[in-house]
Amino acid sequence: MVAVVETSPTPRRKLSRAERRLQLIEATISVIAENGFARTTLGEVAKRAGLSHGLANFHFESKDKLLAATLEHLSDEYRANWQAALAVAGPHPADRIAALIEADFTPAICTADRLAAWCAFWGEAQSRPMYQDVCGQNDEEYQGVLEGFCRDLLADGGYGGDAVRVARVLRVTTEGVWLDLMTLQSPYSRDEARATVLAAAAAFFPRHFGPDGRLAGT
Amino acid sequence: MVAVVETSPTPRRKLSRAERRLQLIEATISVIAENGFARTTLGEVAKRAGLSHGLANFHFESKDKLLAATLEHLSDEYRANWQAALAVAGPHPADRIAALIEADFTPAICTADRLAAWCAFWGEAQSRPMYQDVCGQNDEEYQGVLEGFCRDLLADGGYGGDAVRVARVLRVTTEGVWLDLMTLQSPYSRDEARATVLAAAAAFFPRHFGPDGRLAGT
Amino acid sequence: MVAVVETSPTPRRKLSRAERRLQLIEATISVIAENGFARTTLGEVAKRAGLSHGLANFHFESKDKLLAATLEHLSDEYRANWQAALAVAGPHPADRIAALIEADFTPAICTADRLAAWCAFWGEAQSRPMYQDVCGQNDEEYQGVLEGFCRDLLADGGYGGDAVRVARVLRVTTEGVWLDLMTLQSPYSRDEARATVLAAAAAFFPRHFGPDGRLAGT
Amino acid sequence: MVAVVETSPTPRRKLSRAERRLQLIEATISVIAENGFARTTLGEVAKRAGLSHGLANFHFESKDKLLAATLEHLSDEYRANWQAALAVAGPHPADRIAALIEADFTPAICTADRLAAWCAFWGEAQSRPMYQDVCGQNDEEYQGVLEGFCRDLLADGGYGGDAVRVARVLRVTTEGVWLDLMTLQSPYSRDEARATVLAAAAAFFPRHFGPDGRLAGT
DNA sequence: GATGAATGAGCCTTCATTCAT
DNA sequence: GATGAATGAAGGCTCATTCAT
Repeated sequence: MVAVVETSPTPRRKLSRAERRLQLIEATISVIAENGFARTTLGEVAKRAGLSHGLANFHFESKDKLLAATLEHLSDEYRANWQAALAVAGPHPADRIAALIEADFTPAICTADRLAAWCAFWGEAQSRPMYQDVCGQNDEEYQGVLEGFCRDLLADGGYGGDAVRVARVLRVTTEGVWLDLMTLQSPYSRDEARATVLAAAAAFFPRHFGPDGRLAGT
Repeated sequence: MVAVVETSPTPRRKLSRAERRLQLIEATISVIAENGFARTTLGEVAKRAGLSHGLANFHFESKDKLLAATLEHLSDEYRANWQAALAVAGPHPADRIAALIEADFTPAICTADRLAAWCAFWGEAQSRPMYQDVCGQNDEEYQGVLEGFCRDLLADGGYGGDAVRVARVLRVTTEGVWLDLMTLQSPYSRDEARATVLAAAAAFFPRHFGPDGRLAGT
Repeated sequence: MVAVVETSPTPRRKLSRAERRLQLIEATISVIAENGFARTTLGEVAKRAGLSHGLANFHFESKDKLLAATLEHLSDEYRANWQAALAVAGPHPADRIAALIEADFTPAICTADRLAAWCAFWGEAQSRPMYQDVCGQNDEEYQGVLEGFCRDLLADGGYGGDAVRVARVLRVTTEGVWLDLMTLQSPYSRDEARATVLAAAAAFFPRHFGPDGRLAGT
Repeated sequence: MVAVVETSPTPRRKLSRAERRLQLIEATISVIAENGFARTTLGEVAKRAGLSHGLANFHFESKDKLLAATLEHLSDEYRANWQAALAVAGPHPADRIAALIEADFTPAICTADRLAAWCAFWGEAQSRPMYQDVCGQNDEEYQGVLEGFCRDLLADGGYGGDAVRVARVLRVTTEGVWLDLMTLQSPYSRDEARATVLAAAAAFFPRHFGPDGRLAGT
């Protein structure tokens, strides 16, 4: 997507700050996905973006700031995606839960590069405050919203059970299948991944979710 | 544990290869947990093991080999743990599933250090063949065993549903709550983590699992 | 002083070349004084001058040229200062020597910034031809003038001795107390510094200089 | 002096920590003298020592620490030199002052390299606390000792005057002629430099110092 | 076996300089 | 004139690896 810019005949072309930053962030995601966090270097990022390495430090002040900006980009993108999905979803809690699950497997979000980058950031989250600083609030917001829908649906006709745990299972199952897609030798398809999360939803909400997703007519 | 060795009457006693290797592996887990994968250095590992700088390369041929050995240690330990749990579990599929879940939260396995190390390895799994080489078989075996129990239990009186997906939900939910324990700012307790996995089991197998775990009398 | 320029009704008024150069030179003195020679960068100079990054290279061709111009400015300023002092001093050699000493401690010349910059240039003088190229002639002229006065005064009634060495002691004593003001943890005052040089003069010329400076009535 | 070590056929030869540190410090003095402070790099230091650049960071933790150690070496060496000179000097204050002056021009101390290094450190002293931290105490001790001798001598038969200022003139004159030796295009000889300081001593203590130094028979 | 000095590749970062706008 | 994006050389530092002792 950014390559269009780079195919211009003048390499020394100047772009706006925002464009260059985005270009470098996308390159960072790509390098993290391919090389892993530990072997992501500014040089590789710059090379992949077709830029000089000095530019990364010009637009971001340091490697850490670039990584934080990349994670922030991913987090904001993820949040915008599920919020957009909710905006067009039906009002019924089951519709909204279905929309959230579906959103997690949108092709634009559920890319091999982005999944790999997410996993890499998770792997480093333990030892760096960065992850919490950047994603903590968004993650909590997502969990809270999902909990609300689960609570409504459990009240409607669920088996009882704790909305917090139900929402947590749904959320971490999504993360878990993402991890599978990254770590398994022969991973299953994205459709199968979504079907797995929907199977969990169907177990908790059998009156609203069937094996193929949201049941109509409720 | 290392101090014991060092305070032994013969201060510079030559430890056996196996002992030294284990000592270094434990130190590696500790350093990965604290510093993350990207900032795990041989020097830090050696220092934490109370050994000299060059010794890590003496006992393992390279840093990569040390990391692989560490992962292998974790994987073998994990496998031995759930197999031991199965050995003393009852014959009913629900008992065996309960034993597998319980095993994942054994204090000896579900340590902060070990969880952090697992997450770090997952984060690098994408870009290094190491993870698959070392853990692939064990992971598949676990999934296969769990699938078998789920298939039996679904046949007994479950709601139908795909045993593969059910087993997968249970497995990735465990991984997911482990990730939560590592990445959340204020993580919940290990008991709550286990309860979350049991809530998933109860959703799939309501006749055999209640909110507090395995239902007696079946 | 620069702020005046910037707050002028026409904010982006084009300053003349000379004004911009002077603005950059003053900023350079300030940065050298604060950061030392080794950590004086064009970026810092430009920032302190309130100008854009690339402007220093526009007005001066290179960093070296800027530094040379800064040193030249200091040297010319110093020379103009003692020559102005001589212009209003009495005709007696003792008066002229007293005027030279006094000139070295004029508040306008003997500033913390300027002293620090001089010391920094001296420290680099050894390894760069710049210092000699810029200051050599002025320094020799000063030494020659001072030598002449000393020769006259020694002939008048001194203890004999070599005028060259006497003049040299007076000159390097000034430099030395300047260095003290820069390097001592709790430096003495500028008045004490001047009194120290006058003490040297009094030692060589006891009939013309007392502990408080030039003796009247000769 | 260290070159002897380097001419050994085995370059990978191991030396004790102290020897290597000294070797690197001597190389640092040499590079500072030749290139100036601003262009002294670890690479150049290592090259001059015939070692790899990584070794400098191994023995000293950083460039700053290496520079501080170098300054400390110079300062200790200087102090040891004048203290050794006092140890063999006569008891008369004039003898002791003469010994201090003479010590400052000992061939082993008054080397071109060492003088240049001193000047470079002075030039940076203003902007780094290092100089004060390392040399402050030694400098004060020297000044104090010299002041004591001057006080005694002034009491004996000097012209009156302030011992503090007299001692200061003698000390800074030495520093000043050192600076001259570094900064003048055609510097005078070391003998002329010493004679200049002795001329100052003769001015303050005409009964004890003549144009050629300490007068016998007092 | 064990130690730690030594090496050198590679990384992040700074910065003088260039140049399109 | 003026700005600031862009480049690339160079420096400090880390660290895996080797190896003499």
